[in-house]
Amino acid sequence: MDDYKNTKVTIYDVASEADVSLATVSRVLNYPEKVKPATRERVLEAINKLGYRPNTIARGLASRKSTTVALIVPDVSRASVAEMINGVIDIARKYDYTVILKVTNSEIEIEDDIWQEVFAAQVDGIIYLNDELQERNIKQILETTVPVVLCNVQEENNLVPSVSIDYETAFYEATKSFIDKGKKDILLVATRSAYSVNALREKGYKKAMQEANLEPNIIRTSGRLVINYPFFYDYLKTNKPEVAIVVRDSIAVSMINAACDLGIKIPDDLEIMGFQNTKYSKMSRPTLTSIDNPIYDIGAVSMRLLTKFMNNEPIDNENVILPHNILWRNSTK
Amino acid sequence: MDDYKNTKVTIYDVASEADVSLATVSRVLNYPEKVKPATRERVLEAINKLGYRPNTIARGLASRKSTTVALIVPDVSRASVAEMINGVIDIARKYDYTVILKVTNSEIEIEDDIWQEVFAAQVDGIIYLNDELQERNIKQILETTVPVVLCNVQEENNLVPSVSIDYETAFYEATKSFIDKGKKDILLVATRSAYSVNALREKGYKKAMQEANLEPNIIRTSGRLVINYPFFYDYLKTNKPEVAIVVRDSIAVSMINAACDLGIKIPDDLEIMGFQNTKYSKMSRPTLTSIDNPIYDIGAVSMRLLTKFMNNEPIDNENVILPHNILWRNSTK
DNA sequence: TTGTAAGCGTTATCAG
DNA sequence: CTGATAACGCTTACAA
Repeated sequence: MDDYKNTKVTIYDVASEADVSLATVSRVLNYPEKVKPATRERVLEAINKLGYRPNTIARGLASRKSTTVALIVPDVSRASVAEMINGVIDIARKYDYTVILKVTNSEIEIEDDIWQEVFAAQVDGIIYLNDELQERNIKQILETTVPVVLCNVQEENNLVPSVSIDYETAFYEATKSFIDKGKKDILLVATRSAYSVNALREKGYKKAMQEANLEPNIIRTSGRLVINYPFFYDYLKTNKPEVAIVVRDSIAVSMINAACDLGIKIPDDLEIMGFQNTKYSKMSRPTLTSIDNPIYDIGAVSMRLLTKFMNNEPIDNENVILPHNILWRNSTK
Repeated sequence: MDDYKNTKVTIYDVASEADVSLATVSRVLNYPEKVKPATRERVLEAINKLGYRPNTIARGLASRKSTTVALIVPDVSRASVAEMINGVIDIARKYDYTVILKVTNSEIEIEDDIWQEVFAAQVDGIIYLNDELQERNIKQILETTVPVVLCNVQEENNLVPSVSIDYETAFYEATKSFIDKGKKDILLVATRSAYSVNALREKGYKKAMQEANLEPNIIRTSGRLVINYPFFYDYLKTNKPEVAIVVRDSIAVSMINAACDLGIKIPDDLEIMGFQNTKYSKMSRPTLTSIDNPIYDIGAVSMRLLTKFMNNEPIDNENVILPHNILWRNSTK
């Protein structure tokens, strides 16, 4: 292939080079079986020779499909989010979709703008990755004609296609595993927002506690590192739970650090369990027990599901649940 | 604004609603000053009433500008990469650019494809974020007619616009700071690839060592967590450096953990310094001394620089150097 | 200040 | 199996 890379060659150039009409060139690109092998060869050669690449934009306009999906996330620097993005992008590449990345910074106005933008951009589908789904988001999504897949969240009534783990069961099981070991004073450390996934996590936790006639005890913290450490440091000065189940690994590590700095022995005085088995859990000392879930796969499967919607493939299950399991490490006994 | 959101309204609809020609509608969108306030008002109302949003694709085709940039990264799950992406995206939003995210997974064939794809997609600019820039990449970039900004890397001869810190000086200073404290056995822990940024880091380190008549000692490891820990565990069993300067925080944390598990006291027996001051450095125990650089800003400034190229604004400095400084924490004395 | 009309580079519907 | 030709929804001369 010669290096015509930067001199925009159009479908006309290819057509005249191959001595066919532009329609034929378009056909070999989109329906190769509809053109005679001999001419197909000729066209392919011309394409190769000229280094032709169809203009994605023109193609999008004419076909009314952009082969583009929007990936809407709250913040890419969260370890779990980043890993899911990797999953989404890998599969998107496999199916030849371009992905537009939009980050909301969890700000409502930005998010509203983003929804407008992605519609204007004619995206063929949307992956909404956000474990803090709110009422207004659901409404937004339900109004939409473009297919949307929720990634890492589940809408309570399964009104929207989604891929996630079974949060309620995961936290139920985690809590129960400590109860079965005879623990009574089990704390759930959640984040501020009491929406969707958080609600499910709390539900699972409470269920296990109530079944054992234990008093649920939930505290909420911010997701921010600089806030968490002092928060836990203060909290642990006066509170001595036996067990803490924490909704995010990074937050759990802050708690470990605060505890250690206070001379609280982990896991002897306090057992800590994190969630999502990110890099942090392996890097902390003691290593962090964590509820493992297939983060990369959650992203990947979301994107795969979305392709099915975009291509009108049959879909057997709109709400995919992926497996989870507890990885016991040194922050627990 | 009524909720016409999903019934595609075109510029024609607005035109007839406002009783003007489509050209006028287009003008109020692109050159509002060129249309009489009264009619402008009328058009704006119509736009509002119908909930019109110009079709980005059609606009792109007609104007031959996509207001889209490609952000090419090796892997989004690296903490520093993720933070830079945040920077890029925030500024892109500010200047109304859409960003397409492409990840190479550091695989050459994927990367080649990606370059083709982004040209076909008619992107207006490219941010290439990769601290392992190679010869072939530079060649690729130099051939390109679309503006490219290197993010977090510098091309040796400053042939390509870039935003980064002064790697050589940073590592020179870091090394020297230990030499000044009387240390002699100072190890540099680099990654495998000996390209660009790595070369600069090693250069700075070597310069400081040689000025002090000390023998440089460089080891190279992979970037992968599962590999690093055993690697360091083995290494530290037989080698006892006084100081280790490590090119990535996450790798430094693995080293800290291996050392601790071997009973090596940090910082008394071994001082460790990381690089980039990511979340890891605050979360590790002991906390990690690190060369701080403005990761978010590197992304943000890259994107800003790119907008200047795309809009033909005057550019005073094509190779922006951002400041760095050493944050001393508990992994050093 | 506004309207007319010619593209932009494809896809898709017809005939042939 | 192939070729004309009309969209696709907008921007942008050029005219009025």
